[in-house]
Amino acid sequence: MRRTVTMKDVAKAAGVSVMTVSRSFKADASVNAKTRAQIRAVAEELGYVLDSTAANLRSQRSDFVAVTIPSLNNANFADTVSAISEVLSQSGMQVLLGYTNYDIHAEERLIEQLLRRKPEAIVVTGGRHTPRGRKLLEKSGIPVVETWDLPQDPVAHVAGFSNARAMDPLVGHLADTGRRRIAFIGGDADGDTRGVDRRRGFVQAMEARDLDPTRLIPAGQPPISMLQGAQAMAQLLADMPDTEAVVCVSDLSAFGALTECARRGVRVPEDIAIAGFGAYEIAGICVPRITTVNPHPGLIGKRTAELLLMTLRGERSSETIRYEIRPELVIGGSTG
Amino acid sequence: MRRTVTMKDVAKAAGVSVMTVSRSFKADASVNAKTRAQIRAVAEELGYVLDSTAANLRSQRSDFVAVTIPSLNNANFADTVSAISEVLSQSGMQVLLGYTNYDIHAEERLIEQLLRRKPEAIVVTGGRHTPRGRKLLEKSGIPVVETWDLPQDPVAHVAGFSNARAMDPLVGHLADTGRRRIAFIGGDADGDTRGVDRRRGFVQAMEARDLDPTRLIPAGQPPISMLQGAQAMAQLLADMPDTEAVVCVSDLSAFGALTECARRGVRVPEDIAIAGFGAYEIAGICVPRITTVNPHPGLIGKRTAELLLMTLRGERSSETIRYEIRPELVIGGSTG
DNA sequence: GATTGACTTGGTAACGATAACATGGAATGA
DNA sequence: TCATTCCATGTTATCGTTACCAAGTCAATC
Repeated sequence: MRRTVTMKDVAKAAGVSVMTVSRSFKADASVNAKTRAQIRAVAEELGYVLDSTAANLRSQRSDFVAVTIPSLNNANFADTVSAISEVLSQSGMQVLLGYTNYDIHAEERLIEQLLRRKPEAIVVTGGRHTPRGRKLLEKSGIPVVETWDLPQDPVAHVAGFSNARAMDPLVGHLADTGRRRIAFIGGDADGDTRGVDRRRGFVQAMEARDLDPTRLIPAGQPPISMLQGAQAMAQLLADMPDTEAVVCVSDLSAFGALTECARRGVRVPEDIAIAGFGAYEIAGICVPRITTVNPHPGLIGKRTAELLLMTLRGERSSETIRYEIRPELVIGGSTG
Repeated sequence: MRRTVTMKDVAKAAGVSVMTVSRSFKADASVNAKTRAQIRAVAEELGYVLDSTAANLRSQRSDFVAVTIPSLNNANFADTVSAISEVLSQSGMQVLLGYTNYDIHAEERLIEQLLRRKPEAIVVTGGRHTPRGRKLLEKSGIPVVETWDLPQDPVAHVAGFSNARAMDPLVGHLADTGRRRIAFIGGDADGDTRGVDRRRGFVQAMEARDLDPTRLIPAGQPPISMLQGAQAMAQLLADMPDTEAVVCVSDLSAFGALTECARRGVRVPEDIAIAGFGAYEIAGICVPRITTVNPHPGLIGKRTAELLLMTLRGERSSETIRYEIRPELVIGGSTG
């Protein structure tokens, strides 16, 4: 096996010192333009690739931010990550992504693995962690941002929204359109803390209107799927056939519920209204469109990145900042 | 700002040498069990986290594999990545993920960034790269696997399937059920090379059956969306209303097309049959279920990981291995 | 013609860990 | 009892890069 090409090899080939090679790879370093071009050409020719492990070790900087999300395959988390990436890239910073499969123990391991790589900062989705996971974040010595949630006792900065309070306008809308027997599907899985919060918010919103908050149908473990929604809807129609509306923990389960209704000839919204959460693409295109709540995932990412840049520049690093994003009710034909 | 805790600090606090601390973090190293436990406790207390940049630099090993995918938010790529992660984790190896947004120039930059971190191997989705991207892969000196495709001229190992040939059974099925005027939606975007291949395969499959292969509707840039499918279907119904069946580049566009039909009162499959690609969850749950092709993304990931482990162990490193996965036709009500 | 300053380049040490080798002492066997 | 082995631990050098400091070149200025 051929040894990997190092700066030394490039320096020798170009007839300069390694230091000059190093400088020719840094945009703001002082090198003669011609020398730089020539060194770059030699490096390209040799197939040289900078070793960032060595660079990071020496400079004690890494130019990347670690981000954890529960699941790869989720349009909303993906939007948040994309927004973070986009804003950070303007400062030459990258994102190192890891996913937890909705498991805080996996999150703990992931946090440790990410911290080993010495990121400049770390972003975690959600505000619930293992004690050790939390301690790792606190002792990390780098800026921490929690997103997609508004934890009671945040580790540090926060850019998120209240999953519980987001339910109130939705229940309000259903109540205002005359529904009284309203059920909730999902939010029973330990790992899906945001789903649990939504169900709690649903119960509170129902109680606040003197409505019965006990029509709760479990939907199983995350990731939330359409199939879960269909099965839960089947159970709901069997157990509580007089239900007038159902709020689902996610648009995906809401769509599953909608298909179950279609298969059984149950009309939506005439026989039963269906609402979801997340403003996923499917909610806006299926027939009828599903009433949902848009948590503005891109905005969460943007605010998160702004917090990161602010703290990384050393501004206001002492105080803990909390950005609250306000979710938006989007009314579709499914509750019409 | 507090200086980060290093092994030296742990060693001093535990009253041992740094080497012993180092060993107490390696599972297979020879350290007294009691000493190890005590050092671990001290480290935990101090909030010490191993610096893997230093470890990787010294040991010239990194224990991770770089993987590029076109898009975060895609269930199929996510399944492939999950399968790779799962198999590799059994060997203590991790996955470092990056996404290209379906842009080979972004891919080139990503490949360079990933190689700088010195992965043990690299997996790329797709077989089309910029010349420089390809050269980076070739000169990387580490195992390379291309997935989700069967390139004419692969860089090294391959675990994928022929997007073009996958179209033949689908067109065959439509022809066998009596459809002759068959259209194709999508596959017109440069960045979506797999979509382009599918469209090419569609044309070939049509020509092989002496059917007119010119009903091609563009759907725009990736990522492929449901909305694109709906818009393309609207165009198709307007321009070629006598079309009997339509194959979509993805289940997502197929579902969009289905919703457009529902809105217009066009019956599926009676008035027009719809087929997709990818065996996404939605294809199996919507009404009617969409006929699709399952490329078995998990299997692609599994085979990829096996290739990686094989080459990393140094077996058969000289030859280039090509795993061909066989996509599977899944018939649903949308072509019934 | 000496002085100044801007620009460019080079030499040396160090980042934090581990590979390789060395060593001390306990355990084992004859 | 003494040689031998083995286990646990320590010492030294090094991975590839960049921070820091030093010095050389050249043109402009007085």
